[in-house]
Amino acid sequence: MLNKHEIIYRDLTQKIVHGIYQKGDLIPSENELCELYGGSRETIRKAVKDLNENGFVQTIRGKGSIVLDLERFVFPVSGLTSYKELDASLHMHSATRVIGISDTLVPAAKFEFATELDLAATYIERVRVVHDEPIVVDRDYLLKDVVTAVPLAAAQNSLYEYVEHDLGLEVSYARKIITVEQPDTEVQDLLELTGNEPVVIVRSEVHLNDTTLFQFTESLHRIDKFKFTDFARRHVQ
Amino acid sequence: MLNKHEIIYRDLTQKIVHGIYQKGDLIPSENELCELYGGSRETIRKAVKDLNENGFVQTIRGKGSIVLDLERFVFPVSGLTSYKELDASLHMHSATRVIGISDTLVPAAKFEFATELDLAATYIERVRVVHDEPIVVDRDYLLKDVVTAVPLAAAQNSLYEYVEHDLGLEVSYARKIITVEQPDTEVQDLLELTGNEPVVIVRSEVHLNDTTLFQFTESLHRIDKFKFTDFARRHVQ
DNA sequence: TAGTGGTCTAGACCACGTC
DNA sequence: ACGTGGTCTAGACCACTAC
Repeated sequence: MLNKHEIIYRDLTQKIVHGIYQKGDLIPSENELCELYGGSRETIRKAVKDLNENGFVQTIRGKGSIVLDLERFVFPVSGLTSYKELDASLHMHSATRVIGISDTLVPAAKFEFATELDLAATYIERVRVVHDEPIVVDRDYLLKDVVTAVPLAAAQNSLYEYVEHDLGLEVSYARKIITVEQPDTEVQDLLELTGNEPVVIVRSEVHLNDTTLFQFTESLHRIDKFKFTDFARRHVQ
Repeated sequence: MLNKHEIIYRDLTQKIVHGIYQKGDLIPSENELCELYGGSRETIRKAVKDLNENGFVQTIRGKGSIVLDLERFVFPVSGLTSYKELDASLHMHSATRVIGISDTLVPAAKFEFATELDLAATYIERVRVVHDEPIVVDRDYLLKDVVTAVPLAAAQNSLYEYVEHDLGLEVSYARKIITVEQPDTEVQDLLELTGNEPVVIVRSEVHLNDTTLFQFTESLHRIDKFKFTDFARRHVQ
C-alpha cells in the first residue's frame, strides 16, 4: 500500500515522463495540487520535495516548480539498487552468469569497514554480460548469521528479490567506497581484459532496516564500459 | 538565519560527533525531542529525517532512532561540494595552483549534456596539490552570460565562495557523469603521470537556483589517489 | 497586492515493537 | 497496554515573485 504522498509523487513523475508537464513548464501550484489530489499542503509538499530530490523539478519560492530536462537514466553510482532492477529500468538486455556459490569467510582485508574478523558468509560470484560482452564481476558475501543459504535460482535471478521477497528482510542502507585498482588474474579472465587496464571497484557494506550487517559486496567494472551518473543538490554545510 | 529544524539537526549531529549520543544508542524519542527543543513533532521529524539521510542514525518504527557508526569523511562522489569546502572539512592541507584563466567556448563535444553550441565562457584550469603531489586537475567553464569575469583571487581561493558570496548567486543542482579515460598530454604532465594510466573524470553541468545553466566542470583525478565514498539508502522503485 | 513556496504548529489516527 | 515512529490534516504566518 502506497502512502498518499507517494501516490501523488508517482502521478506527477508519470505526467512529467509522458510529457503532460513539459521541460520548462510550471507544474500546478501547491494549492492547486491540494485541490487536484484532495490532500493537505504538507502532504503535497512531501511529494514535491521528492520530485526535487530526484531531479524532476526545481522549486523556486514565489514562483513555482519548474520541470527539468530529464535525461537521467544511465547507471547511477549513488543509491542502492540491485542489478536486476537496473536491468529492468534501463532495458539493458543483460544476462547474468553465475560463476560459483560457496562458503567462505569475509576477506576483512578488502573491506576496511569490516571490523569483526572471521565472519562466515555465502560467497557468490557472478558476471554481468551485455551484448555478449562481460561488463561487471559481482562478488557478494552474505553473512550466514542472517542468510543461512542461497539457492542457485536466487543468484541467477535477483539476490535482493530473494532476500526481500522470499526471506522478508528489509535492505536499508550501505556505505560504499569507490576506487580504481589492478584486478587479480581471475577477474582479468572473466572480464576478458587484454592489457594491464585497471578496473573500477565499488565495495559496499550493506545493512538491514534494524542496522544488522548483512552483506559485503565488491563490483568490478571494466573501465571502458563504466559510465555512472548522478544528480546532486547543493547543501551548504 | 537557520530554520528551527536545521538548528535541531545541527545540535543533534554535534551530540553524535562529540559522543554524547554514541554508536548503538537510541537518541531521545520524537516526543522527548519536542519537549527538549520546544518544537512540534513535524519540525522534530524534519531534523531526524535529515539525520537519517546523512547516515547519522537509523530510525526504526516502534523503537527509535539508533546512532550509526560514522567514519564518513572521505571524498564524497555524490553531492555538490566545492573543493575548498572539502579541504576544510577533511583537513587535507591541500594547495591550489592556478594554471590559467582565459576566454573560450565550451567544448560541447566533452559535455554530452551541452545542448547549445558556442557558449562563451571563462575557462579556469587548476591543479590541486596534497603533500606536494598533484592529485586533481580541475577545468571550469563559467558561462559569460552569468559570470562576466573571474578575478584571479577567486580562482586561487574558492570559486563558489566568489560566486555565492560576492556575486550573490545560488548554486543549486548538477548532473554528473563519471568515467575513466586516457587523459590528454597536458593532464599527463600536470598530474606527473609516468605510465599510460587513465584518469577518473567527473564532468558536471551546474545550475543555479532559477535553473540557469551556469557552469561546466571537468575534474580529472589520478586513479591511485582516487577514493570516493558514499552513503546510500535503498528506495525501491 | 495577490499568488507562490517555506516554515511551524497542535492534534489526530495508525502500525509496529516491547513487555 | 504503552510508547515508538509514520502519515495526514487544517490552519497560521512569513518571504519572495510578479505585476
